[in-house]
Parts: sequence; C-alpha cells; structure tokens
Amino acid sequence: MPRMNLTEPAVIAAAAELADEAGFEALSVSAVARRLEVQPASLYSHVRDRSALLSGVQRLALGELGGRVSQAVAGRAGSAALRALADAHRDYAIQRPGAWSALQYPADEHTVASPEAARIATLSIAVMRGYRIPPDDAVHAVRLVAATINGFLALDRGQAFAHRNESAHQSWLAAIAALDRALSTWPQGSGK
Amino acid sequence: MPRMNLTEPAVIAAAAELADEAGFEALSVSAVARRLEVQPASLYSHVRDRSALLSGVQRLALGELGGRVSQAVAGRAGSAALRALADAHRDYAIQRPGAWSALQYPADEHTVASPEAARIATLSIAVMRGYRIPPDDAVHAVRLVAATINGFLALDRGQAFAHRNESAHQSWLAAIAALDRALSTWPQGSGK
DNA sequence: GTAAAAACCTAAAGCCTGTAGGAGAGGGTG
DNA sequence: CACCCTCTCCTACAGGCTTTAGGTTTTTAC
Repeated sequence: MPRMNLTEPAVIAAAAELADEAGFEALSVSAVARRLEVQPASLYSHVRDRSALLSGVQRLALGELGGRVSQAVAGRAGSAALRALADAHRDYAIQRPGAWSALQYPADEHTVASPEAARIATLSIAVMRGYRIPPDDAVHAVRLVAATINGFLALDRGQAFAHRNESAHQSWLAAIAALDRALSTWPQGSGK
Repeated sequence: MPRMNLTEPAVIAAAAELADEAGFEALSVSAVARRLEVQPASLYSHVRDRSALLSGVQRLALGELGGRVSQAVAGRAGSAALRALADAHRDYAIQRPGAWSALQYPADEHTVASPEAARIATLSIAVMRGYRIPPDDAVHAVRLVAATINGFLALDRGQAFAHRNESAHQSWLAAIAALDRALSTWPQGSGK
C-alpha cells in the first residue's frame, strides 16, 4: 500500500478545492478523506480536528486573496486602486467560491491575527492613502471598505456567480462608486 | 404522558432561542429536541428536515428585524432614517445574536422571496426616498445599504458583542456617516 | 362515548467526528 | 544488506447526528 505522504498543506488544499467544487457546506473531514483516497482517521495526523481544517482553508483563502489584491493594486492610487481592490475580492469570490465562502464564517483568533490577514489589512490601508483621510480614521475607513465589499459579495452569494446577473453587476459598480465618493468626502476634522 | 402539543412556530422559536444562548453552530435537531424535552424524531412532525428548521429561524429573524426596522424608521427621513435603520439592525444583532447569525447563511429561494424579506426591502426603499436617488437606482442604493450594514456587523461578529469595543463603535458611526454621504452625493444622471 | 387525527415514541440505518492502538512503508545508518 | 526509528495510514470502536418507518398514545371533533 504505497503512501501518498500527505502533508497539512496538501490536505488543506484538497479541502479548498472540494469546497470550490461541491460547496462549502459539503466540506467535511470524511469528504476530504474520500477525495484523497485515505480513511478519515488518517487525516488527524495532519490536522488537529475539523475546526482546524476549516481554519486552514480560511488561511489559505486569505493568502491567495492577499496575493491577488497585491497584484491588483500595484501601481494604482485613489479611485483606481479602490476599484482594483474591490474587483480582486470579487474575482476571487467567483473563481474560488468555496474558499471564499470559508471567509464568511467566524474565524478563530489565530486566523484573525495571521500574517495573511495582516497583509490584506496593510494593502487596504495603502489604498486609503489615495484619499484625504485623517490618520486616526484610517482604521475606520478600512473597515468600511472591507464591510461594504464583503457584505456585497455575501448578499450576492444566493445568486449563481457563474451566471452574471446584469442588475447585480450594476449594483456592484454603483456600490464601489458610492464607496469612492464616501472616501473622497471623508470629514477632515476629528469631530465625528 | 401529557403532550406538549408542539407547533412549527414553537419549534422554530425554541431553535432561535437556543441559537441565541448557545451560538448558531450549536443549533441542531437533536439540541432543539432536548430543549423541548422530546425525542429528536418527534420534531419531524413539525419541520420537514434540518434545513427547514434553519430556514424557519431565518424567517423568524427576518420578521422580527422587519418589526424593529419599521418602528425605528417611523416618522424619520434622510440621515435620521438611515441611522435608525442601521441601528435597528445592529441592536437586533446584539440582542438576538443566534437568530441574526442565521441570516448570514445562504437562504433558499422561498426565504429570499418571503413576505418578511420583502418587508425589509420595502422599508429600506422608503428610507432611500429621503435622498435624491434616480428611481432606476433605488435598487442599487438599497443593496449598498444592506451590504454595508450587514457586512459591518458580520466583520464585527468575531468580537464579543456583549463587550462593546469603543474603536469598533467609532468605526460603526463612521461607516453610517460614510453611507449617508454616499447616498447624499448619488449621481443624478443615468450614466454609470 | 367513539373515531379520527396528530403528537410523540422506539428502533434502526447510515453517516460523521475523533480516539486509541497497531501495522507497515519509507528513510537513515552501520 | 540488515536493522532501527519515524510517521503515515489503517482498523476498531464509541458516541453523536439525521432521518425514515412503524407503532402507541393523547387530543380533538362529532
């Protein structure tokens, strides 16, 4: 019986692919084991428990998303950077629906504090530099952007991403334009 | 052996309360049955399956939220109505965390098309009337508002709602103010 | 009171999660 | 090559969840 010599990253990658293909709700230790052609109990050599498997997928998603955001915003500023940031998120959700879905579930504190999550935050803060936002308010602006983008994609989740709905896309464009206006008109006084 | 004479609404209400107390992830047919002191199989007289139980909680949450939004925005317009709408959502998420969490999961088409969901949409459209938004754009504006509010609350979910974090609250206020500005500066031409 | 409806139970099957202990594949060393 | 060690993977098992089928008992309606 030759060994596949699984590793944690391989297990998590298989889980993410399974989620993309079958939906996040189909993700289980057993399903991943079947995919890898081993018995479920074998996976506990690589991931502590089911929860750790899900956290692993979240972290992988954050890492991939971070890479895409980094590329998308490179060399851009202001509105163009904001649009690029937003579209990187949207494209990721479309191309990796299962992995993206993992990010909609509550993350543990390690995942929240992970380098991958920090990277996306850093990139988002960099995009804010294209707007006149008081330094003390940068965190608020970043949260607004993250909330709007992710909130929109989550609302859109009920629709089939593969079939782009024209109205939903118009709403997306309108939402990003609205975000841009909101950031462009950020109050300059510290009073809020 | 006296019968409790359960009904579907009673089962769903018990499920929502359980979710509030123990977290949405603790919600199962078995857990609800234990709470109601019956055997799990007994609940299938009242709900078709586990999925129907979850959909029931979503629908209950939409109904309750709709009532709160209706009260909150009554007699208000423009910015005041927007803030009231947003705060109704936030207060609901704080006071009924389990029921609110149910709304973060994909809903089936019946739930999406339910009268309760339609009510919230109608109320949201009414709030948009306080801004100069071309009629064709009203749906885009409503989606923006829903996305931002829910996106923000979802991001905040990792924190313990019971312990209000001052920075998160400032971000919330900043986000609603940003929404207000975005709505107030909505483009008047049909070009987009 | 009787009959029908429905709430609730037991039993069972199938699936999932996770632990414990063991087998054996693979790699390193002498 | 033989031997030893590590670690991947397996089997076995227990406990929990979901759901169906068939039956019992309580409630409702007449």
